[in-house]
Amino acid sequence: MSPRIVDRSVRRAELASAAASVFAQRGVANTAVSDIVKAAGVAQGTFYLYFESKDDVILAVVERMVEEMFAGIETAADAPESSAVERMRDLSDLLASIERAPGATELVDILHHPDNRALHDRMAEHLMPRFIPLVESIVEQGVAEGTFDVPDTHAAAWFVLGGLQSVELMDTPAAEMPAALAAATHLALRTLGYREGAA
Amino acid sequence: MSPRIVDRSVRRAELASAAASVFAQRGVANTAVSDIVKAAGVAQGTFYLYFESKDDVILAVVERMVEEMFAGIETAADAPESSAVERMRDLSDLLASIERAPGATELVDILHHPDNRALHDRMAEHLMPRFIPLVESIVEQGVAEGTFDVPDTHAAAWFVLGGLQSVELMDTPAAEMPAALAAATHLALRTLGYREGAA
Amino acid sequence: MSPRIVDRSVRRAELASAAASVFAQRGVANTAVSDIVKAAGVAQGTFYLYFESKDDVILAVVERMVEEMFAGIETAADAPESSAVERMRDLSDLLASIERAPGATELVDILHHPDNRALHDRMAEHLMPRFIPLVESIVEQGVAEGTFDVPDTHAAAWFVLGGLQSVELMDTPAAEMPAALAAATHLALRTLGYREGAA
Amino acid sequence: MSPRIVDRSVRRAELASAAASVFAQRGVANTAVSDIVKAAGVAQGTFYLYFESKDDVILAVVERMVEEMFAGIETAADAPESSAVERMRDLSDLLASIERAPGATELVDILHHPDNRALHDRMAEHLMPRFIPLVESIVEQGVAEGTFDVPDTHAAAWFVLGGLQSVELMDTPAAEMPAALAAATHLALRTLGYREGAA
DNA sequence: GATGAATGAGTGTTCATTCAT
DNA sequence: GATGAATGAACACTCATTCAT
Repeated sequence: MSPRIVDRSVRRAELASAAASVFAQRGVANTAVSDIVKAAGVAQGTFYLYFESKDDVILAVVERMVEEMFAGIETAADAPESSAVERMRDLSDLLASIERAPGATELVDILHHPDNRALHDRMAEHLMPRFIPLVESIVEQGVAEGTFDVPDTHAAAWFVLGGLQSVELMDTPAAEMPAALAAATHLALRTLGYREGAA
Repeated sequence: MSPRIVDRSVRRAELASAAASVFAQRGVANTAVSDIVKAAGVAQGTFYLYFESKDDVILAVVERMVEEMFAGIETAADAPESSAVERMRDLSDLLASIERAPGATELVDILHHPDNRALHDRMAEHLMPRFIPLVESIVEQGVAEGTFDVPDTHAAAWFVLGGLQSVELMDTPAAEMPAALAAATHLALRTLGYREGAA
Repeated sequence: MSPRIVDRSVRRAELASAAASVFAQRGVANTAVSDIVKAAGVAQGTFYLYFESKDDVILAVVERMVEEMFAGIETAADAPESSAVERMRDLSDLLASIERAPGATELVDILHHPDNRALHDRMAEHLMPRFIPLVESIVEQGVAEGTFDVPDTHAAAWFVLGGLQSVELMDTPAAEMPAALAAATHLALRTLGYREGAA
Repeated sequence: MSPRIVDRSVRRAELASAAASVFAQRGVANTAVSDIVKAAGVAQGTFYLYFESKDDVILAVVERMVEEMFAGIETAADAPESSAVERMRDLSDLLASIERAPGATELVDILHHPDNRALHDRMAEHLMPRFIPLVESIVEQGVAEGTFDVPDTHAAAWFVLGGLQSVELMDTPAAEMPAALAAATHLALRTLGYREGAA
C-alpha cells in the first residue's frame, strides 16, 4: 500500500496533471476537488497535502501551461542569428501553431472550454508580459538592422502582438487560415515599417 | 412601499443597477443573489420576478454595458462625411476614452475586478463583432479613397482593432497615455498602408 | 372589465375546475397556486378570495370528485326493485365502468397521475364509507330473499367490496377485462353464499 | 466522535432509522433533510454521503418496511407441509397481526400519519406483487388437493387478498377484531370454494 | 371584488476544508 | 504520509400568502 516512493514535487505534478485533465473536460468552475482526487486516484485529504486550496491548483495548472507554451515558443523564436524580419515571420507562424503544438492538446482543450475564459485570460495575462520583451527585442533588432522603422519599440511590440493575436481570433475557417496568417504577417511587417520589395 | 408606481422595466433596471454595483465590489462569482436583493432593498423572491436566474442578471448587466459602450462609440465614429483617415483617428481616440466615458466608471470597476475576466471577455465577445464592421467600413472607405492600401480588409480590420486594444492594455502611466495613443494611431494608419506625408 | 356578474359559488367552482385540470396534468404537489390562477385566468390574490389555502382547493376538488362518482353509481345501483343478485351484478359492472364514465375522464386523469396516490387515497377514504352501506343493503336484501347466506353482513360488505376493487387493480390487459370481471362477480356472489345453479 | 468504527451500511441504516422516526412524527412531506440529520446527530452534508437525495431515503425507508413485513409473513406462511386450508387460515391471521408485529410499531406510526398515504401506497404497491404469488400458490395447492374450487386462481388470489385487507380497514373496535377476523377467514375460504363441513 | 407585485422563510443540494485514525 | 468520513456554511431558487391600490 505504500510503494509510492515518489517525491513531493512529482506527486504534486501528478495531481496537477489530473486537475488539468478534469478541467479540460468539465471546466474549472464545474470541477470539484473531489473530481480531481478521483482522477488522480488519491484520497480527498491527500490533495491538501500538496495544494493549499483549490485556487492553488488552478494557479499551478495555469503556470504549467504558460511554461510549456513559452518554452516551445522561446526556443523556436529566440534565434538571434536570424534577421529581424525572419524572426518576426517565425514568431507569427509559431503564434498560429501554438494550438497545434505537440502536447498542447490538453491546454487547448482547457482553454477552449467555454467556462474557462477566466483561466484563458489569466494565462494571457501571464503570457503577454513574457512575450512582449521577445517581440520588442525583435523590433529593436530590426530597427538596428535598418529594416524596421518605428519610433516607440515598446508600443510597436504591443500593437503587433495584439494584432497578430486578434487575427487568430478571427472567424476564419480552417482552410483559409494559411492565407489569413500570411495576411497577418504581412500587416505586422508593414506596421513595423518594413518595405517588402525594398532594401 | 410605492408599488405599481414603477413599471416593470424600470424595476428590472433598478435591480440590474444594484447587481452591477455589487458585482463591481465583490466580483460576479462572489456575489450571491442575496447580496443583490439586499443592495436593492427588496426581498429575495422579488429578484425572481424580474430575472429568471442569476445568470440572467449577469447577462443583463453585460448587455447593458455593451449597449452603453457601443452607443457612445457608434454615434461618435459613424461619421461618413469624414475621410477614412480622420475616422480612424477618431476611432482610436474613442477607444482610448471609453474607460473614461461619463457613466462608464461603474463598468470599468466591474471589468477591472480581478475575478471578472470572464465577464470582461463575454463583453469583448459581444463587442468585437460589433466593432469589426465599423472598422472594416472605415478601411474600405480608405481603400476607395486611395489613402489606404490593403489586400484583405477583413483581416486588416481585425489586426488593427486588436493592435489598438492591445496598446491600451499596455503598462502605460496615465501621463504618457496621450503619447502612447498617438503612437498607436500612427501604427494603425501605417498598418493600413497610409503614407503620412504623402498626398 | 367587470362583466363578471357570476356569484360566489360559481366563481369558486370555476377555480376548482381550473385546479382539477392542472392537478390532472402536473400532479397536485407539483402544482403551484400560480398555476391554478393562470389556468383560471384570474389574479393570484383572487384565489384567496374563494379558498383559504391551497389545501382548501385540494379538498374541494376531491370532494367534488367523490360527489360526481357517487352520484353516478348511486342512481344506477340503487334499484330496490331488482333482486339482490342482480343489484350485485350491476354494482360489479358499475365499479368497473367508473373510470369510463362520461365526464369522469378528468377525474381519472388526476387519479392516475403517479404523484397523486395521496389524493387517490383520500378519495377512497371518502368513497368506501359511502359505498359500504349500499353494498350492505344489497347483502341484507339477499339474505332476506334467501339467495345470500352470511352471518355478518357488515364484514361481508367490506370483504366483497375490497375483493372487487382489488381485482380491478390487477395486471389485466384491456382485452381480458370482461373475463376478469365476470370471474370477480362470480367470486363475489360465491363469497356471499350464493349458489349459482341452485334456487 | 467514533469515525470509521461503523461501516457504511450501518451508518446508512442509522440514517434511515432516524428518517423513519421523523417521518412518523411529521409526515414525509413535512420532513426536511435538515430534520433528519438533526435527529441523527450528524451534519447536513453527511446525509448526502449515504443518500443521493431526499427521495432516496424515502425509498430506502419504504423498502426496509416492505422487507421487514414480508420477512415476517413469508417465513410464517410459507409452510408447504400444511394443507392449503391451514395455510390460508395462517395467512389471514398474519395479515391481521402485521400491525401488531414486534418492531413494527414504527412502521405503523409512519403509515398511519395522515400525510403519508402516498408512502403507504408506494408500499402497498411493492407489497401486493409479492404477496400475490404466495396467495396464488396456496390457492393452487388447494385446488390440487381438491379442497378449493376456482376456475381462475390468479383472479381468486387478488380477490381474496383484497377482501382480507379490506376487512382489516374496517371500522372494527379492537374487542371485536377476533370475531371480524374469523368472519373474514370464513369468507375467504368460502370464496375459494371450500365447503366447511364437507370432506 | 379584483389585482398582481412583493414577500421571506424554507428547501434540497454542493463542496472546500478538516482531522482522527 | 495517506486516508476518507465528516463537516456546515453557503447557495440558487420556490411558492403560499399578504395587502396597497
